[in-house]
Amino acid sequence: MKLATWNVNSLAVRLPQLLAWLDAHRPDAVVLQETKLTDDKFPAAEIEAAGYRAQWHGQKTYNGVALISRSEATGVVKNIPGFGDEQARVIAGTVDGPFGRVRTIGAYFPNGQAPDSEKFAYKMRWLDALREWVRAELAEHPQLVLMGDFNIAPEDRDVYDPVAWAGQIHCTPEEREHFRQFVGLGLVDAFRLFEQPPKSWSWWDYRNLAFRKNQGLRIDHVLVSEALKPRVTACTIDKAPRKNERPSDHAPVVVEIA
DNA sequence: ATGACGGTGTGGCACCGA
Repeated sequence: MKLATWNVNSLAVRLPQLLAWLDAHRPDAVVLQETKLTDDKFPAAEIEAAGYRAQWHGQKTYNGVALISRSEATGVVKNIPGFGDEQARVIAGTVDGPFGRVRTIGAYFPNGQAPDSEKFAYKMRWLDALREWVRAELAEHPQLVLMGDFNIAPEDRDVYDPVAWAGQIHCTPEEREHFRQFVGLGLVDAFRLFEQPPKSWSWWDYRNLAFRKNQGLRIDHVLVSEALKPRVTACTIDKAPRKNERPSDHAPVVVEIA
């Protein structure tokens, strides 16, 4: 089965690209971040016409997440239970796979702005809450995938200029420690299960010709549970949509599980 | 180099993202 995560940076703008991508790749499920749509504006009809079911959790202007799947998702959860959050950042559901149902969690992690900011403190609280909820989800659903825009570059090799980015947002020791704690729950970074081209990024700034110069960060991730790890056959970043006219600044990350 | 680029909501720009 094929699963993917994609920060679309406005689903209103990127819907045609999403539909084309679904058509080309026929994934079993995709989680979206930064839909930037209130729930009444979600393009459910267009996505259903493409042969997919959808679950969504949106808000105005910022954030907004969705879970698109070929099978109907069950046990849908929006945001982190017990963590009061004004911001729509999490959607989870259970989807069909050839080896049983797979718990699929899509998340748009807070950016954090700067290490000394209130937004960074929120990011830390949010990460604590997500980790503890994912711990409980794993106990209930051994076949689990946590994917999304983590806004964390786990290691220096995930950063085009690690010297310039040292200690900066996405690269702080605190954020990287949080990433390791997710791994400590019994999850694995699917991308690093395989040999990958050096300088593999999932995000490139819109500015400074960053994509053309391949100056980016790997901040979008797919973490799979130990039960799924032996089944993972590939994990790739699809740079093709970043070459579209009016692209998202993020590329989809795709995992294949057999 | 604190700006660029792009999206949103607003209103002729400000804010935010990463």
